[in-house]
Amino acid sequence: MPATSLSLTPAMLCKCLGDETRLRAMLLLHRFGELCVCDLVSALALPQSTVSRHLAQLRQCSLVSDRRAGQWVHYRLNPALPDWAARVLDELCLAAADANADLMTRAEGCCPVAATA
Amino acid sequence: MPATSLSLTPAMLCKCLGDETRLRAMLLLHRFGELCVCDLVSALALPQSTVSRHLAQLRQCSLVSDRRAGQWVHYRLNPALPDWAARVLDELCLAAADANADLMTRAEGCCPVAATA
DNA sequence: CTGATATATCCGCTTATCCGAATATATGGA
DNA sequence: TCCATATATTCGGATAAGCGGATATATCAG
Repeated sequence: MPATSLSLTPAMLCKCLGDETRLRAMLLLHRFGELCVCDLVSALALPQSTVSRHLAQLRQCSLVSDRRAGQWVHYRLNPALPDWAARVLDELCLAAADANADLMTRAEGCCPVAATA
Repeated sequence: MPATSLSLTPAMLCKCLGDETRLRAMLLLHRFGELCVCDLVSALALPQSTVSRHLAQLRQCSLVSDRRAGQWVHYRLNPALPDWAARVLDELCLAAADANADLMTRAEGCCPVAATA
């Protein structure tokens, strides 16, 4: 069984999104649907260990889900997110879109596109 | 002129709400509309200086507005909040309501109710 | 002016958090 | 098996953030 029980609270969500890197990662996943770690590394322009660490936190809060495809691990917003959380993310991502337009231009393309599970 | 220009970004909002005390304060204000500092102090069960410091941060992000009435300063959610931010707060407060039911029972009543400005 | 109450700010301290190089683990191919 | 690539985790150090007592400011009453 997974260690992450699906009990996401508003406080947990806010704390996770309180870090700008994690917020940006969520933005990217919201925009592109699914990205592998190397995509996120290049889009965020941060060391791999930093990105991976933040992804681990997002995983721990069950904000994202991961799927391994060969060497690559693809992340996406957790499809089992509570409705309220999904709505909050929608609002935030929409509002943040223009302020992060540059971020969106440098994602996707590092690894072979895999069919959705 | 006020030091706080009304340019609230999703990152700023998330960072503010990332602290649990500030999130709770916002919960209380969302629920009760307007509260003075002493109400918040008693509801949050924290030292006055702590509460005041957090309120200052919320003010700086223009998440709340304050109104002095004699000795008391009444805080409320900033009515000029961008729509997206108001919607995010609505979602969060609704979702957090039951988990913070106890919090809601110990607010209001410390200072004379003043007519809305 | 003096004292009481309410709130804001200051300050040193403690703790949480983030960082990124180094290292460990997992996978695929030769 | 050995190597290359992708990702995760560890670890020590730097920084930010929160804490709350003490103090400053503001308002009101006498």
